[in-house]
Amino acid sequence: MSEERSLNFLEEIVEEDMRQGKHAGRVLTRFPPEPNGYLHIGHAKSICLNFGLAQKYNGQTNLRFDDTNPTKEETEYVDSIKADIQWLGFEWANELYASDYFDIIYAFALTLIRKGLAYVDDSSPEEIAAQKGTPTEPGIGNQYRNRSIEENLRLFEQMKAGKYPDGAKVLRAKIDLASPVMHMRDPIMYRIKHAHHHRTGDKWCIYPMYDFAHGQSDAIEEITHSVCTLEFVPHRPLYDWFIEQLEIFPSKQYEFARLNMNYTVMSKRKLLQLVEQGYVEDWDDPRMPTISGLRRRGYTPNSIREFCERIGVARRENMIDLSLLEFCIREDLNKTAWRRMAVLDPIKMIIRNYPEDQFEETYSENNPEAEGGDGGRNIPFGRELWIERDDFMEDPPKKFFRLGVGLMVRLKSAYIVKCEHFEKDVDGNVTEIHCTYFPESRSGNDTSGISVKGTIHWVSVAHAKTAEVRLYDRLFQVEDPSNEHGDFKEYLNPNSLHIIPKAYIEADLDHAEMGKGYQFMRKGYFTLDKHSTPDSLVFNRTVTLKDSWVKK
RNA sequence: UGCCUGAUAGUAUAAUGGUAGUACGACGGUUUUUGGUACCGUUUGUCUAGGUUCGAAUCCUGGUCGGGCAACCA
Repeated sequence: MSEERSLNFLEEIVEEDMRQGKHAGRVLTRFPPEPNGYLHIGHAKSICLNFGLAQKYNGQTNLRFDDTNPTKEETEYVDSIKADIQWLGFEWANELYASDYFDIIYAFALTLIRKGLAYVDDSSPEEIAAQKGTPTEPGIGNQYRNRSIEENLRLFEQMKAGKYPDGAKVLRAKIDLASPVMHMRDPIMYRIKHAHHHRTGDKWCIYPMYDFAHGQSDAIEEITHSVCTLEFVPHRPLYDWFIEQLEIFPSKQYEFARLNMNYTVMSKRKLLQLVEQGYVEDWDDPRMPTISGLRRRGYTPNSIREFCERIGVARRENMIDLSLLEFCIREDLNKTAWRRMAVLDPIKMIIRNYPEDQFEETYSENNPEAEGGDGGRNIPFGRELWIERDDFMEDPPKKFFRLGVGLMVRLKSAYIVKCEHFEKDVDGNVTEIHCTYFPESRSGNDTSGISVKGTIHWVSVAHAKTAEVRLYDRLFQVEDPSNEHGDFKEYLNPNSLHIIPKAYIEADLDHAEMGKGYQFMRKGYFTLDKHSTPDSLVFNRTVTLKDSWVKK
């Protein structure tokens, strides 16, 4: 039953390692976010990859916060990251922090200094940049490069002791200023930052750089496969160099292409701008590609995991169609979401031959896709109904299977009606549609012999509840906003949010549960917004239904 | 013009020297009390030029095009 699926390149690496008996077949990965923002769908790819890879080979995954830059990191982000990973359905083996290793990493630095492989440099950032050269010209050394081991030891200890202000000195690896690889030109290992750290408080005033923290943390945890995105490829020689010189656990770094998706942006920097400058409500605005935004929008963990599975893993740059994400959530919700009726843009229908004060109940199953319909509910029906404005046309075209004078449709789970007449106001807007119904066409025991092409949804005027409904569209008008001229924010879609203050919904939706998806028949999938209250319901549209009817 | 990377339908992703396949999209059809779902079908592809080979998407050489690298960010 298990279809033979081909391995992605990382699975092949792991299997090859196992074949060779590396690490005795042990697999330990890690997911290493910096707690400086909220996780987005691109992180979901990395999470599914790291946790999935370990799971597949009976290994484990550590959650490690890469918190080496105290000025950008906050506990709020730590909490949201943990919540998002758990929501996605993954469990980490250990919750760890790079900052937990500051003492060890400091000792590592001393080791390198003693080996003559690191030195304290008093140059300014500008001087260091200038001395680094360019990709085509080699860099040059300075007088600090030849300091004695003793002097370096003393100065570095004084850096740690807080003797110098920010920027006065750095600790650099002594490698090769002429290396064709820019990252090997004596990279900075430690900088001075008199800043409060979200975990270590004021204990430290020097902090290791990424390159002297990440691989070291991997080694300390004995990570077997350190998987990251392609932009870290140039760092790999350095990653290996530090590990080799330090003679610590030989973790290996592997890189894959990060997720890009059209009609959105995926960098924390840009997402932060949208939040801070008020273009969206917050990190969890349902238009955001963040995990929390998708969750609020109504995406399920299952759909996101499925999406990550389908996009695959490779080293080639990619741009994934938003339509694939939408396919995944529709596929999931179609199987599970209860169907309900809701009229978003109402117009009144009057059934002339249905008695004025008469009502009846009609039964409808919750989900035709599920076994036994997943139960059902009764829906009140009467003479006056709300129907969707665009289910009626004054001059219907040839294949319009809805209402127009003389046309017939079935009211879902109820009767077939025929449109006899309509009324307009002075501005020419249609205000009422008058129909007659066929009593013998009742859903379930239709003996009318009439067959109609269209079925429309409706809500009884006398019983309808109301709700605010928020419709979302793509955040940007162009496929790749970051690649356009000028500021990416110029390409925001002005119609990404459309609020319907008062939609008429089936009374049963009173019992809608937070976190559950509902299909508003023929309209899409919806879910309760976090700001919804029993007295004033608010629904977010997760995604529309696929619509293959093209208007001419 | 230094170093590192990559190139297979519109978008992704397989084929590991032996029939270029799958998914999403698009288009068309069947079924349907959701113009949904399901099912069926159609469409379009190995960047280029040479070479090795009985045989190349795959190996070799040269080109072309794309991405990345010069933060006291990660």
